[in-house]
Amino acid sequence: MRWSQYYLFTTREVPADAEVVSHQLMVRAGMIRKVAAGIYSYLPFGWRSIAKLMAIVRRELDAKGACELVMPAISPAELWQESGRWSKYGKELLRIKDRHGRDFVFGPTHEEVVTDIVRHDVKSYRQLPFNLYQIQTKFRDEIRPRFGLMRGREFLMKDAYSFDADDAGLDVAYRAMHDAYCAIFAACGLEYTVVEADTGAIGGSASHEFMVLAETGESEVVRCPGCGYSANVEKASSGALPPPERDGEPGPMREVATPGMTTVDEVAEFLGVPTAAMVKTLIYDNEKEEPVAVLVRGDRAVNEIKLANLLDVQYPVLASDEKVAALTGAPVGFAGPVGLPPGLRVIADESVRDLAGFACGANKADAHLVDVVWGRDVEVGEWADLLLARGGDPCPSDGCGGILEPFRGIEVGHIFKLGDKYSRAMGCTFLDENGREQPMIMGCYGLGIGRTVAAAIEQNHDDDGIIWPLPLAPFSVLLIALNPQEESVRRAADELYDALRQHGVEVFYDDRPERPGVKFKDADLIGIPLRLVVGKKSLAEGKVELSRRRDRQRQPVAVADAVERVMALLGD
RNA sequence: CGGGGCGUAGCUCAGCCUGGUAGAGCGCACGGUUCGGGACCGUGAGGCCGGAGGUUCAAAUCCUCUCGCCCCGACCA
Repeated sequence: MRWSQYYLFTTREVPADAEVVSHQLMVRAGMIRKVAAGIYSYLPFGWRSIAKLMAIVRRELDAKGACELVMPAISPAELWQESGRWSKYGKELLRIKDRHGRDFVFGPTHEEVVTDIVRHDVKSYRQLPFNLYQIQTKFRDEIRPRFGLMRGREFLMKDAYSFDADDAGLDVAYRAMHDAYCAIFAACGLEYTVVEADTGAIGGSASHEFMVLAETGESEVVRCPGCGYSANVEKASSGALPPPERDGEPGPMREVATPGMTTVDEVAEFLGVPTAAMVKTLIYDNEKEEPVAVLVRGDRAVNEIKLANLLDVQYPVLASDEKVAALTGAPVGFAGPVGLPPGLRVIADESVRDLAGFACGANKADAHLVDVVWGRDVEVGEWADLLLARGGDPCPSDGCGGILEPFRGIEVGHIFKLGDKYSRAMGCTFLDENGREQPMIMGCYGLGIGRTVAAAIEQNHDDDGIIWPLPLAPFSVLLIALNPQEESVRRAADELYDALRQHGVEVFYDDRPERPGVKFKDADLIGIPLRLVVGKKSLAEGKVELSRRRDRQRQPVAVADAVERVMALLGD
């Protein structure tokens, strides 16, 4: 491809709305253009990279026997009502009406549609198993789209769905997709890790995320260097937290005046105890209006996703000031486990179990209790893991003894064991060998296409621009005619261009009448792995210059040997 | 959803406080000199100052309302 004929326009200015480096570089390198918040056009240069990734994805999924299809982006509300997600998915689900006023959704994922297809076709265990996948534009109406392709509202996703007769079959399918993902991310030259994850709105039993390690990642992950346990903090557990040391045995429970002190920090400082020796009592409400009191150690936070899963609700939220006052009899800031109304469900996180003689609110304005002891002063009927894990916590694995380390990652893939959640709700069943009707056992497997390309840039760039890993590079070789107005340069470059193409090399030919400085800067910015420069001076000695974007090692090469040398480097 | 910021030339921004002829750099066009790391000189094109109301003799500038974009928060008892 000749640059002079190609649609690629780079820019020197950093776009004002681009926060992270991958977004900045994708805009500057003419790969994407924003159309609206979280909605982008893929320009030709960017699309080539996307296409490269899609080809890798297809290759690896096909190798596992998965079958590609394409489902509509728009699907009718009925399917979503059938699965229950019409009411459960929330505001991220973009709902639209057609001219007749009928409800549709712009699909954020396709469990309903694929299940609908399969239930029409498949009736017998003899037809199972199989795996259907597509690469398609999705829409999720994110609260806050950001970081370019990293968190768009409209985005390209590969989604696959496996159908099996039983759990054992699902395990095999799940493993196959896990392995395919590893192959895909490895082929992209990405440094990634697999972590345990929450299943979120998709639902199901088990789930893993594929994380590309990056400072700018939006996901927080903890990992144990000892046993390798790793999990998204949305899901992660911690081992038992060591309780803070205290002097002597707690005395009898007593009330202390704490005028105007509504935060743990204020009270802890006033009492002269560590925040870890306090119990925080949070009143959570939810869409069912069934408030609960959650007890967590004073220095820690509640994992609201764990809470939502435990309560089987969608939106746990801190209760309004009025509700807190009505339930605890005190203004916000003075709630505690002692003396809560009997009708209020109280759930204690494991982090407070080992506290002896802790401090907490007195359910009374301007007062806290100290030296509270479980069993003696107050009983808790319900214990659960509701802790938001963080780096420095003990590893939850039995007998491991390691300390969790925190890191950040970009979630590029997410695989789920769905089980029969959708097949049961939607009547996607088959007859087993005994003639009994059974719901199919499903898995689903998502992979963010644009996000993976963005992640690759996030991991592969320098101050001057992108450094494409070869498998994702829009082109393999950038051929630069440094002084195309020189007849000899132009002719030599043209010949190299033809020769490289004849050898099947994807070559991008900078034949523009630009100054050398501009061409070099652009070359660095767009980051094509191999650079072949034809310049007047070296050509006079029968040489061209070959270099790699990554290490910038330049080497003069005889014109006659250039193609061969390029082929050799591409083969590495 | 809450808080904050920003909408002025294709891009990055100044001008607004203190109302009075619309600006810079980059980019673009033309001419000349340059030509291996984003050249230089000259000439030029390009803007309903996001939109709608209002105040005023006069509004990019002050007021109100809207729309768009961006950032932060939604970790709290």
